[in-house]
Amino acid sequence: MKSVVPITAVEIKTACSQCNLRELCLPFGLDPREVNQLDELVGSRRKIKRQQHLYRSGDPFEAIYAIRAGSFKTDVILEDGRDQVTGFQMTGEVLGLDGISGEQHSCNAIALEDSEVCVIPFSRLEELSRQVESLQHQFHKIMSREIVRDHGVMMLLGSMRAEERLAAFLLNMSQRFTARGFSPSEFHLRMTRDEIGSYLGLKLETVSRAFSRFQDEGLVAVQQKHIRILDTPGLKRILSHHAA
Amino acid sequence: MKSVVPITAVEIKTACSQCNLRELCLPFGLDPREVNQLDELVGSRRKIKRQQHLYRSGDPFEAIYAIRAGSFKTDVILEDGRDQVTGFQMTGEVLGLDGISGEQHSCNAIALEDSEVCVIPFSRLEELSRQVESLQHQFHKIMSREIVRDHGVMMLLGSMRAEERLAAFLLNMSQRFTARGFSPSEFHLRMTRDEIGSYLGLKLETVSRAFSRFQDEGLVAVQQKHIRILDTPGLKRILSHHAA
DNA sequence: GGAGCCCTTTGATCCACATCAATACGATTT
DNA sequence: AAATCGTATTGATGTGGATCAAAGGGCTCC
Repeated sequence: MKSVVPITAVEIKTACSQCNLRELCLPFGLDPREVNQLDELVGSRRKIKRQQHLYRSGDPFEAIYAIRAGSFKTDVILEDGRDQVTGFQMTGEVLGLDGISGEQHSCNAIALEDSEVCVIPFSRLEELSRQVESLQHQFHKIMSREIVRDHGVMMLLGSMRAEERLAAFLLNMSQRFTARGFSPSEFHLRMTRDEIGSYLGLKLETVSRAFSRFQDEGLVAVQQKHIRILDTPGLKRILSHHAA
Repeated sequence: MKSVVPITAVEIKTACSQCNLRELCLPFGLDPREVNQLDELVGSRRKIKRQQHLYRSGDPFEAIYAIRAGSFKTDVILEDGRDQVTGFQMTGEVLGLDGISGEQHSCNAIALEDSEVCVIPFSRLEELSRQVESLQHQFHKIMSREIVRDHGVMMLLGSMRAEERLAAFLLNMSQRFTARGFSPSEFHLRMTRDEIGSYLGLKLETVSRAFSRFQDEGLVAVQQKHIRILDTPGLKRILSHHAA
């Protein structure tokens, strides 16, 4: 039985059961009672300032994180200094799954803007997901989705040309903003050209030139980080217009 | 002398509890009683001939597969015909995790040689892993390992040059053969130059040339698909020898 | 509100890998 | 043992994106 103990307003507002991201996040598919159980599990929240690390490669793995506000990038860094951005994460998405396998994180997670995450202690998540079938299943889906996403990135990096990569990136961003209730056609990128380039396996100059060419062709209006997509079918055409 | 209980020799030989791959596979970390429970779950086995599909993109997702013998590649194919090999899998490794998220497979799994897999019905795996903590945890580790592996491939595709990619590939293969009790320095590749190239984001000619250059430099002895690694530190040096 | 700095854009040149092409090799079939 | 076919090697040439370089914008932080 749960207590009658007074709960502060802040706690109520930040619980999964009250969170408007729950359709995108771990609670998806749970019934109200189950979401309440999840509420108890999500112990604390953490604010991360822009450019700060949520975790670093090598940090002991204890929790996964659900993004409540803001956005992140993850990257891997080689000894020789080369780095590769492995993903950009938005609200409702889960960070830290890389850490499960080796009991320590294997990449860095860095806030692209001032952000806030829900801390989900992993051993407790495993415990609860042994009891709550729908939670277990949703968690497995989230991990699997990450694998599928990664395969898409491999396809992009392994067999697309620069403009195709950028078109795919923009369409993906658009789709994710849409899922969060924002405009599909107008958004603000939180990452730099250099970070986009790293993610897409291109140099920042190449990214910039591709943006300019898209602009010249009337596909998008680019003003620094502010993007307006003017011709979604046109962007899709770039993706499929490949002479195999 | 065989058991008094009438169990066929085939069944005994193919159960997890008797399988010499169990340290590499799903049973890792389970105690004997728990492995027996897993035995019951792994209902059937399936033989797949060389070049045949274990599953195709779009197939309904019902099970994951543990490789008992042989090897596979997975690939994704775009509408325009371009394809990308997303991985090569060896004995003890698990296939099909991509299917969980969308309830259907999102890539193709094709046998590189005559192979055999254990069929693990997914809903029963979820059920059992709700009861067996160590199984749950091992399964999560396997999924996470796949994510980490994918990040490594992204690094490779996004920021390495051709020879670095091939060196990384060879070292990875060597390490995986070693883990299976084979020679670290001498092995037989089951995939073609074209498949290696697709995986590494290179054309087959580039792969072939890189092999030749490694041979000229005395790093490996290449005879078609038979590889002998002569200078492992040398290969590692190629990987780190990058002027950042 | 101004100084400084980071980020972005654009141009000129270079180079690693792709592409095109021909030959050689090896396994399988007959 | 010859014929066939998929696979691999090697050479010549082309090109997309990297690199080098410079200038222009727009934040951020005093």
